Amino acid sequence: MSDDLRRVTELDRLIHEPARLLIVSILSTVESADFLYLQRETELTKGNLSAHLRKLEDAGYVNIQKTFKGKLPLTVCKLTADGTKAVAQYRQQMRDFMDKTG
Amino acid sequence: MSDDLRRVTELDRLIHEPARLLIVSILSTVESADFLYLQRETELTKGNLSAHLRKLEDAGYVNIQKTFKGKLPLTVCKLTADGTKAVAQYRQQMRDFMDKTG
DNA sequence: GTAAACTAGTTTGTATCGCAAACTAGTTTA
DNA sequence: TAAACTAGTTTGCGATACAAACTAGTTTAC
Repeated sequence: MSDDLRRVTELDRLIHEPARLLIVSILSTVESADFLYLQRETELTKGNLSAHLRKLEDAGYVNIQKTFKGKLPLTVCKLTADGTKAVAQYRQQMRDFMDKTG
Repeated sequence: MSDDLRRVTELDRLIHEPARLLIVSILSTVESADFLYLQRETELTKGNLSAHLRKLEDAGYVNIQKTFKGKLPLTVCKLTADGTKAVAQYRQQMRDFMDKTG
């Protein structure tokens, strides 16, 4: 009966987490974003943001380049093709669920 | 800039959890549901379902009545008014987020 | 010239969570 | 009377999210 609804449990947990859903959503609107930009936009603490970015990187959803801006370190993040795909799929599944539950 | 998007982090975590989102979604389509019915529909293990129901009950989202069907115990669950409201709000916030992120 | 404050993060500690396996307690069937 | 079933709860464990503390270097103020 609830075969369709049950699919909600198959949502990609990596993206489902609100903080990360926010991060990848921001990343899908820009070419790339540095750490502090993301921190300002998300209002996450540095530790929290750093941990979430690492998870997204480990999953292959986000590419992280550490460079320098003058003499200060600069961390540039951008969504990978896999990441973009994962976000699209998440959105599709969530929309499907919402539609089915009225 | 992302003031709107950032709201995604304010989603009710109790409902955001996929297993519980499924449970409350099923409960919103029926007057009430017993434990085994929910277990069949969700395909959650008993332990898992029991734990989630307790959380929903603790939050005041679900009312749980323990009675008997003949001589066998019977646990009947139904969404409270608060629960119904929380689900509606969650859906609204999630829809808003989806709309804003294209 | 050195102390304070800032940039740009990472590591660590902790409390909570989700999950399945094991367990409880009684009932029905073979 | 033993096996299997109903109806759950408790326990144990690994993973998670989060903030505080820490690292390492840079710029500013006095």
